[in-house]
Amino acid sequence: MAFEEERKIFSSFIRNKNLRHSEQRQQIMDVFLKTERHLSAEELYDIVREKNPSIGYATIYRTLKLLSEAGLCRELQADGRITRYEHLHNRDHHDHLVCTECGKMVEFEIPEIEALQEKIARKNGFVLKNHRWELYGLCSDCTR
Amino acid sequence: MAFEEERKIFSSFIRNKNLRHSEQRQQIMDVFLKTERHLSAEELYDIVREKNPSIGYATIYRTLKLLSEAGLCRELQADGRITRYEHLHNRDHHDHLVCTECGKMVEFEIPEIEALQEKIARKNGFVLKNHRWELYGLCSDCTR
DNA sequence: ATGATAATGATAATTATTATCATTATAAGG
DNA sequence: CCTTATAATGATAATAATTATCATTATCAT
Repeated sequence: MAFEEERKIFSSFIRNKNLRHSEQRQQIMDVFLKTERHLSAEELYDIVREKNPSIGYATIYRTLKLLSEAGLCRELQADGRITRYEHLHNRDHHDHLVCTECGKMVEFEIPEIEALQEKIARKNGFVLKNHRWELYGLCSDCTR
Repeated sequence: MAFEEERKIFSSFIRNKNLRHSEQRQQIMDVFLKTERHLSAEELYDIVREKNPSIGYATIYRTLKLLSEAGLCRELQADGRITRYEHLHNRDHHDHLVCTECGKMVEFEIPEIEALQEKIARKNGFVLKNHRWELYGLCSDCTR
């Protein structure tokens, strides 16, 4: 099944918080890790229920929250209302370029930006925890 | 009452779209422009209703949408669920540093970032239209 | 002044997410 | 292996922000 490392991280996270293991969480986590694109809670729910039709929405949301806390996933507020989730472990930090017409999403990395952000935060007396940098525009398909 | 320039921009925007002037929209716009902080739709609704208690929520949302289209206001998705709006006209472009504990928000400007963003977009075949750059952390009051 | 239609306000509908709670499952200790 | 405390689940109600609907009113070009 792979994802051994992620499983270990999640297991020790669960143990540290005095929580318990569950089959449903494992299934949700497996689907989440296996799927490379950014998923909404609803999409994840649909895919997971193909394997296990008895899983409910609440468990999807609860598990996504735990995965986020464990550092295995990141919430994205791409368009507006709906939250999407992406893998975080074993990935260099990256940001997003989104087409406002077709929704196409490109990831990019600018390593220097990290230091700049730290500097801005520090100058204002903040301890940086997180950030969001999203560029919106029209992709090549949508400009012609 | 000032804000002559903004009024002019909005008037010609309305005219160009073959829409009509309305007293309510003018009141909402005046309050919006007069208030310096980032407002949510609810906050704007409350303030506007002190002057005109008959204005409804729908008109607030409709007017904010028009102001955005006219380039006079920008939508911010600061925390998560709730949208806030800020002035856009006659302001240098700026981004936000937000305290995840108390909600305090600091604006900052990094002029060089604009060119970098353009470059990233162009390299990926995108025409840049907009962006969002938000840093999250703990402010000095919330770290001690 | 009039007529076409844009704008309004009250409220229902929608959408994403969270809370509630009775039932079930987990795992530590005897 | 059995018991037991309690975490986890799933169904569903609740919430919260925003949008749609629609009858009534207001605007403005003629």
